[in-house]
Amino acid sequence: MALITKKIKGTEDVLPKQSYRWQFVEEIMREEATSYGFREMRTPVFEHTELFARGVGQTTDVVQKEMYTFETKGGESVTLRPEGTAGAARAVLEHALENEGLPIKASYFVSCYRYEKPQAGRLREFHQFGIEEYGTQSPIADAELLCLAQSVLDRLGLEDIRLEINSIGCPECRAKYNEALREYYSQYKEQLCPTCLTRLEKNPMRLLDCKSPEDHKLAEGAPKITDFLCEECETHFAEVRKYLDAAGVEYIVNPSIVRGLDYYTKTVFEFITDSIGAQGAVCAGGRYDGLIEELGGKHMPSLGFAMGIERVLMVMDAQGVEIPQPEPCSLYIAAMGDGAKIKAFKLLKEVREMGINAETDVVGRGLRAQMKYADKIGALYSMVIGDNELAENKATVKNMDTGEQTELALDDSFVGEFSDLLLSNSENIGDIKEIAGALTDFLGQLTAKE
RNA sequence: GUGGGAUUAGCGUAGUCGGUUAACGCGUCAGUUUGUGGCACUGAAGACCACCGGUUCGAAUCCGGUAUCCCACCCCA
Repeated sequence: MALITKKIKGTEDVLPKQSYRWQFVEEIMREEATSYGFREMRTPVFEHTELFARGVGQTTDVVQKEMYTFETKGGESVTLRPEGTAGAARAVLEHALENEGLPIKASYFVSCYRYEKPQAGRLREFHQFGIEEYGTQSPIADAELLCLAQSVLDRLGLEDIRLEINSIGCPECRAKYNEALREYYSQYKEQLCPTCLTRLEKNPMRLLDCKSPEDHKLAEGAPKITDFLCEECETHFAEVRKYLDAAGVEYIVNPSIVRGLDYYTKTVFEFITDSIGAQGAVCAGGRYDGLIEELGGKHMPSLGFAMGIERVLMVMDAQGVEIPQPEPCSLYIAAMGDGAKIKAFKLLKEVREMGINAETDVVGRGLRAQMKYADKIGALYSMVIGDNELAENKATVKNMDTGEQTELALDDSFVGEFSDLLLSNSENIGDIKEIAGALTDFLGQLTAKE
């Protein structure tokens, strides 16, 4: 087949067969965010370029070489969002959400765009679930955020994910620390790898997580950020850990965790897995107390995280986490002849109105081929309607698993009868009874209280 | 941006000391006396062998370039 084009490099299609996996993780993320009091917000895919330049930071790789920036017909420079925080912060400021009370709590699902070379776990278009909280400087918020991320990952069934946290302090402590790092590494200039030499100039903290063995050794003797934190930052970090301990969230303090986006302050963290290759950060975030001011707002300490949906799905895949399959077609009606087709069409509408998944032939296949199709789509029941059924006004529905046939009248009673049949043979009947039982108990307790 | 590996039907693969109609499995579609799926059988459709150029009488096969995919660096979710 000579296609005129293929998908753009670094992008992925989610096909009909696959979409239930996305829906499953998105549902859990939404539920968990809701239970912590976050409500979803949606912002545009593109923004004025300066938003990202200011928000994410001029010096970052993301802004300097990875943005999809273009000029509109009106001559303004716009950029496809490379991350979710800047747009969220912009919207919060623009709509003065602080007037609705603090903190402002929002969650989002976004597609992001970065012009990078694709590899395992890294795409040019990728998707994130994110949490944003504005207007709190309390360490409790930091700890709560981590609890939320942790419980999302737990509920998704991911294993062997470690939480690494660090504090990179406020701008004041960080400046002092960078100075100390420059001083330390300057002694070893000859030993540093070429990229680290540029890091020494641009972003000394990056020196700490260099993968080259020699540099790694040097990092061990380097000054630690924790020794440079001011009293406030140090107390904050200690409090965060105290609350994490109280909640039983396990973590390791990793002083070499640095974030590549300029807006981070104090708490930074990454949830890391080893099961999907080199790009193992499945969720990352932290505090960005200066961001809102940077964008022209009042001082408003804030924090948040982003979780990579593709990466989460990769981990689930790698670890063989089972995702519940979508409901199959419950009733397939094979119809032959015009009269029967019309009858089937009417019946299907009623069946579907009861919330039952149902299908019929829409490509004009013969009976045998229709049955094959019913089998292929995993239909639970099939039913044949032809002239005979029409004349007698009844038909047999066939359990595709057991082959068992049941005769049902093709009148107003059909939908009711069929749904009873479906229910009685449902594998989930046990679950339904259990839920009904729990519900009864719960209602009982409620009435007892009154 | 820098490296390494790969590229043959929808999917997974075979085919290279260059030689007539490029093979197999799965899948798709149709049929096996026309009213019943899974199994089996029969048949069909489906590939300018990623693209462009070169070497050669002759290229899926050798050479060069490009693209895409995979993996790693950088960086990040």
